[in-house]
Amino acid sequence: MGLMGRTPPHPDVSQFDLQQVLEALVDPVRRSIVTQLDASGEDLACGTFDIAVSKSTATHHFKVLREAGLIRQYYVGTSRMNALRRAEMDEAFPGLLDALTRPRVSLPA
Amino acid sequence: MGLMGRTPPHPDVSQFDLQQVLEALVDPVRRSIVTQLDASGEDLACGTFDIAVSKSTATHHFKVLREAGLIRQYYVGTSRMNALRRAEMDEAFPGLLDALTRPRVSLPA
DNA sequence: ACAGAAGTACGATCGTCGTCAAACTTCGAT
DNA sequence: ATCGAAGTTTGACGACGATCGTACTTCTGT
Repeated sequence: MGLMGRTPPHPDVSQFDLQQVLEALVDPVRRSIVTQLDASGEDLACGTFDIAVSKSTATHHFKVLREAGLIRQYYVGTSRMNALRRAEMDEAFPGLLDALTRPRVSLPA
Repeated sequence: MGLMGRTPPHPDVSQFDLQQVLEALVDPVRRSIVTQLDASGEDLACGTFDIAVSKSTATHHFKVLREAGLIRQYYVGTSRMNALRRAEMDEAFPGLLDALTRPRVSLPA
């Protein structure tokens, strides 16, 4: 019954704020996290992401993403799982995640 | 034939960079400029925007937007006109400007 | 030619943010 | 019960960026 077992606070869709979401997504590391989540299609533990920062920095990034509403976090054992809140983001800001997770297409000549 | 008359450098669509575009759009003042341009549907002089910053700061913001490819700038007399590069942005990052300029819809109960 | 309007260029300041290391907590497995 | 794996917390540091005032440039109108 440790404190760690308690799920951290998550904002409701009605509280999503565009400014906050953009500030979360402007960082390349955080955008990479979102992209990896979107591509995998499943929930991922913090440690499984391919990001080149220390653990404490990673914790910080996940917190920013969670507080912006982009991910939902819950514990499984000692692992913290991360789920992309796709549907809710799409409801709040239609097309935004689509535009940001779509890989850049090479332009025709 | 003053130097001021020469148009400043504008990136080509093929050089648009998502990171740079996001860094440009994450600032509320700059996003407001883009929104006002999009809403008005016509080119606007720097001085006609409704932004609460000094002239020198405004110059800085327009420069960031131009270098990211979001606006095209040209002189008309002493006024610097700003045009939203809508089509080119849509080509490079489909749906992005749509998602950011669409006013937030109130959520149903 | 001169004054004013519209921006630009240049420093300087100041706050915020991404980063890390170190110490700590929690949980699972042995 | 102990150890290691997985994250968290805290504090510090460094870089970057938004802001401003001042001085400067360019063009327009008179």
